[in-house]
Amino acid sequence: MEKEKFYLTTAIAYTSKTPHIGNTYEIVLSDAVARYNRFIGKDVYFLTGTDEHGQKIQEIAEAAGISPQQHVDKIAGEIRAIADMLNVSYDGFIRTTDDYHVKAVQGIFKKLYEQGDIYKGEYEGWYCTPCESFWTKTQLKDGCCPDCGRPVQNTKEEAYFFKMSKYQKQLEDYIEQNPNFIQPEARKNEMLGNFIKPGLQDLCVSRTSFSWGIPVDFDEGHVVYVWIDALSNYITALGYTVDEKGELYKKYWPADVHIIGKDILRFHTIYWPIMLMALGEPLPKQVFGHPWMLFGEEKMSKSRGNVIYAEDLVRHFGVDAVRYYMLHEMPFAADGTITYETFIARYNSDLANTLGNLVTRTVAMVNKYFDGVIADGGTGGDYDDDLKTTAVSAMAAIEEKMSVLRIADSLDEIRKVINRANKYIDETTPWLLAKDDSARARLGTVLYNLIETIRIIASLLSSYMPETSSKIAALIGADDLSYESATVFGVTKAGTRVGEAEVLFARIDAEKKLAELAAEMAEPEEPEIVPYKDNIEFEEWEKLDIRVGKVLECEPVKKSKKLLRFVLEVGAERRQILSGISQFYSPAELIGKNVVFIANLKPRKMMGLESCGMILSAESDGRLTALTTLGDIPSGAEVV
RNA sequence: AGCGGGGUAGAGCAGUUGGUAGCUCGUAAGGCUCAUAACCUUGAGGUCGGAGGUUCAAGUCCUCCUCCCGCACCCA
Repeated sequence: MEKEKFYLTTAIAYTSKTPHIGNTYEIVLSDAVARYNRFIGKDVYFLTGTDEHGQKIQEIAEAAGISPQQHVDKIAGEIRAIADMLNVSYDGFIRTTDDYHVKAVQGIFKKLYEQGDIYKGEYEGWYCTPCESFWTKTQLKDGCCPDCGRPVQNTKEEAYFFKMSKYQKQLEDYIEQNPNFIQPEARKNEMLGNFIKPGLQDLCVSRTSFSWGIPVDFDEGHVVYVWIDALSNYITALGYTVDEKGELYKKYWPADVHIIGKDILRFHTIYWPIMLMALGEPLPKQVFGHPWMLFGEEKMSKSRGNVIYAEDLVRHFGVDAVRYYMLHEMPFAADGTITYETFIARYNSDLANTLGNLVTRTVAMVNKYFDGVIADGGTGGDYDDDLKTTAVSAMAAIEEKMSVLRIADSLDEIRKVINRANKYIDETTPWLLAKDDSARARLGTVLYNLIETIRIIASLLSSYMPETSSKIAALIGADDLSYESATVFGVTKAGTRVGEAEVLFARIDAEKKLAELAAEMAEPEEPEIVPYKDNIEFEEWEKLDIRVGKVLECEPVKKSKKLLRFVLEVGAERRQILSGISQFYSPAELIGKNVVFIANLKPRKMMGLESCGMILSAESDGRLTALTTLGDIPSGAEVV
């Protein structure tokens, strides 16, 4: 019988900078799913790769004085090395700069253009200068800017557009008829409610403002929008082109699941399906938007000193400990956290104490009591049945959890078996049996049962902690870790030799290790600053009108995450300015303070309120500090 | 009233179609010694965000309030 196929993908990693552990989570999660599906007998194709085009990459490379290609070669290499280090069992690794991908994307773009799904527009930008925004004709209110009501200017810029709206109904139907298409459930509502139902806008799918991308081959100067480029990877990697669908494509498409971060769900559940509908290809069965891994309460960032890299974790704790933490500690839908403290706590309790110690103590006893030879399991006794049932039935429970991507729960099912085995040792007290010659056969069976249970554990663990799984197998002389063997008790043959008792996961002295880590992190990082801008003339500087204002009122803008609304005293004037610093200040601490602001910046509306000027802040890696004057000075004073 | 998801033991989380709460870690006491001061048992600890309501019976349904989070418009 032919094996059922299973195609899964991760998002391709953006090659702007070295990924941290949060970015790495996705590929480990996916790997567990891939390995698991292979384990249960499916024909799996697991794709990952790197996303290497875009303006940001071009800018970073330029700042570093190297070519974009040199930059992405370096980062893509790092990303692949991380995947390899973590034992990720990908079948394909695609880079969007790969030749075949570039050609295939050009073909896709051209086909969509020729069949009219993509059309060349003059970016009929109706531009509102005060608001600095483009509007489409339909968005205008009485021919004026819908935000501020001022007249708009018709600006033209050539660009290609994708007729999203054409497929809106079809997409909506698909989502509703396939309730599991978007996972977790809550995300589905977001997509439907925020984007699809209000009406899809045509998507601008080409750029002319930078060159690091896939050229539109029939129109020089245009580059394919990065998302069209990136999303296509899922099919181009399988050899899809518009002219010839490759063998892999015929076999594996549509994807069984795209595993991606929750932030890019919109691209995968709207743009991507619509692209496929336009190409006449089937849609993926499921898109799973996983949560984020945070450091404590915060997002990881270099300047906060809370970035954790996979490499460091692996160096200190080992690959499988890292995999275990990621797979077990991340909730299904909500963001999870990692800190060194929680990592070590988990490591000690689950891996060192429970799993590692079980294996060690069992093997030690086989060595001690039977010179390393496993006896036969024929002398039954109390507690045997419960142990066997627990071990043999775990697989079914895991299958249930894994079928809905509940990885953490699956690991808990394995833990149940491990706990049961530890308890069995206590119940059967092998050390007492060892003192009683007449109990020798029973002792042999007790140890046999333990070895069998451990063999099943090793089998069950193979999807999640492959290295540990094979280590255990080698230790107990097991050569069959198959799916089938995981549900059968009595596979090990009497007479099999075990190895020397070995510590799988050495217990970690938390205090000592944390001190070690702290010392390591204290090493100064070379400060990186944003590159300087080009010089300007004195007259240009003179155009700016920068003033001091005193904060009279300050309050959060309702519903806004970032904005604070200020009323400044500027001489006799009262001026309202919005500033996006609410994450860094509570309003009370700013009232009465002097701030520095640009007075002659054109007013602009945000969140329904008008902002007349701009309060100056200094920024470092996303953190803002408002500027003020060292000494007190009357408001309205000019900054010169 | 933009859409949606949540507030359950010190911490992190489960709780199906309503019948007075579970898991993991931590913690206390006891047991054991094969083992990595590991393992096993037992216990303490919750008025299930607040207030009403439906019901013989409500974390579990309804209403209102409150707080948190995600998504969308928003860091000039």
